[in-house]
Amino acid sequence: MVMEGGGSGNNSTPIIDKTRVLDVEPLRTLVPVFPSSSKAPPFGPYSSGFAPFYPFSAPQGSQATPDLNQQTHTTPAAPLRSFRATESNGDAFDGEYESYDGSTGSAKRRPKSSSQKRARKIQDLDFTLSVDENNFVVGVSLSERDDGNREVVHSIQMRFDALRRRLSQLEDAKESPAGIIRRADLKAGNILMTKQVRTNTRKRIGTVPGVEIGDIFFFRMEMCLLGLHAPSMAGIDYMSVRNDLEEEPLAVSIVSSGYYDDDAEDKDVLIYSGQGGAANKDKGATDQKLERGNLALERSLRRGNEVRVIRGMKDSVNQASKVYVYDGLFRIQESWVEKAKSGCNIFKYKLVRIPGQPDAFGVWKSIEKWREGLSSRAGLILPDLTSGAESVPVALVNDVDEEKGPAYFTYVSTVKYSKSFKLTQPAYGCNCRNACQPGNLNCSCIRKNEGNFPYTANGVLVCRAPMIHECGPTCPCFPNCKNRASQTGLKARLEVFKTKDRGWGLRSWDSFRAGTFICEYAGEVIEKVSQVGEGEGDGYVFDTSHVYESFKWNYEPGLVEEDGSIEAIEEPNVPSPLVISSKNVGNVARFMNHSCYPNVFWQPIMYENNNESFIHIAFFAMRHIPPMTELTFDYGKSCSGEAAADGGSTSRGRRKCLCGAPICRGYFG
DNA sequence: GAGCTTTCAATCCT
DNA sequence: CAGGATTGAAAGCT
Repeated sequence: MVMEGGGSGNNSTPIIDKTRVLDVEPLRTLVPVFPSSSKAPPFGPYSSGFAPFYPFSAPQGSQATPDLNQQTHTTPAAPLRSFRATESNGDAFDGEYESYDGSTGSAKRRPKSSSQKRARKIQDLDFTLSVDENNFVVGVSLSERDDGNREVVHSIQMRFDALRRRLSQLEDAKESPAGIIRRADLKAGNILMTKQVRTNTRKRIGTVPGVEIGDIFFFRMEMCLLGLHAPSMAGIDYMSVRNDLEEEPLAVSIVSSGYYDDDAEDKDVLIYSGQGGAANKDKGATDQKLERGNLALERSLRRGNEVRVIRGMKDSVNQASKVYVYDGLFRIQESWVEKAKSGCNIFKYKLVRIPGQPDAFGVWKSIEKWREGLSSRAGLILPDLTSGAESVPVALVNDVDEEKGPAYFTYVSTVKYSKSFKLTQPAYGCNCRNACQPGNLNCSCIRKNEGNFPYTANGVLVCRAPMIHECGPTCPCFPNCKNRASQTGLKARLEVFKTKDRGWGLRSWDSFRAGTFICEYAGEVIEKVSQVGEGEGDGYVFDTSHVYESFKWNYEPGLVEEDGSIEAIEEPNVPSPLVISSKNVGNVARFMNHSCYPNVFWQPIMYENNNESFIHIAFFAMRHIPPMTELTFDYGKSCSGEAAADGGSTSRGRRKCLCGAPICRGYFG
């Protein structure tokens, strides 16, 4: 292990970590330089106006720049009333909407004129929230509805969660304790189901296109929408299949989530209980019958068809909720009848995982072991590279080669502003006691966020915004106020690991649901890129003045608010360019690699400290991220011609991108 | 095809 | 905080 101090001259900062490093050539490059946009790197087939997630044509580049000072005075959101999602008339959308043509990148989100002529239809009048037929765009073509692909699956999953978060936000803001939107997951699911924003509707045995082994879900409705497992509650999904002259039911997927007494200890074997009977405890336990799902499983045993297995378990971060992992294809090996404790008969099915599939549940099992003790962790170099600077350890591992660690740096958990750096923002906090309450428009911090509390009750970011305003150290509310989500330090067990071909990277033992705060970008705020010292141009700088690929993350416009025709801007906007160097001083964020199809995005967050407002760059999960998945964000590209002229450095500039995404732009930085 | 039934949800409440 | 009560949505069935 290489522990050697020094090297860096800045002894003024306490040296927390001394992982001295060897020959690490950091992969990221920063700074500069496309002389002109015309020389921008070649774009993939999707790039013209295609946001990787779903076909919204979001404004690109020069976003209307709202004046942040004025923004704090904007009127709060309209008062909220009630909501109901059900859509009575199912007048078909088939044919009414042009399908999205991914190959040209043209996003056609407008209905054809025939439907435009139709009077704007608002569902129930006692709601503020409703479906606006003219502004809602399905965005899923007829063929994509039958058979999905990765993009469509991600798009639908993200749209579902964006809507669910928004509905939760509205629910949180209600004064009445028993809200109208009780189940935001079901409401969001119901809206998208009704609108045919779903895929893989045709039931099938085996793989579901676009859904990959290891994908995770936090609600059963997500799996309904994606066609992975159709029933909203039942554990066994089956379909009728013609066999010779008759039809028989065959199981296509099962969810094992602990409600019954399954045996799910082995990652390759699952003992699954049949449905019915013993479940009905109130009616007195009865024998399970060989019907419905049980019959289908029995027939699938005979037929030997593949059955998808989804394993549900407690979320390690949020013990109250559940996470579902798609564990791939299994085959039913045998079945039997067992006497349950209640004395009645239940069916048991032994499912065996088909070999050769990537680990999914197995990864979770391994992580469980690592939590108990790191001795089982292969390639471990350091148990905690922060040396206690964070409340959770960050492991350093390398199981691909002999390199012993990244180049030396000092670990800090937050961004450091130099004294000379001043923002002209007026600084004032709220006057809330205890914790700021969603819906309380007397809270000035909430008013700064357009009246919306930025986070849901379980701490997930609801929407992106040009700027998020959190409560700061001088706000009188308690430190556990939910409007400080980005200030609580690391919560997940992260690890820095050696990638195969992109230097060091960052990943997590814990899964993230979309919108979860992961970490901020810590480092030293520098005034100009030119201040980056010699040798620092090779990486480790975050620069808000880069041009970032635009993408849509927030909930559907035209779907929730009645006046949803106005699509709120969600692209980040900072009053003046912010450049943070993590070369010498930084946190885990400095290890996050670039991807053209990232799973993490950055969001500027402002809060006050000592009568000054400071901006922090916070990273949030773009979509659900399974454990041990590399975390990546879009580095954007430098567009400054001056930077190119400056020094004429040839060593700087764009870097060849190795992200491997289908929509890879080829270069970044 | 409306209505009923079943169902390894999810959340609230105690 | 575990567990019971409550409210639920989809799809198969009748």
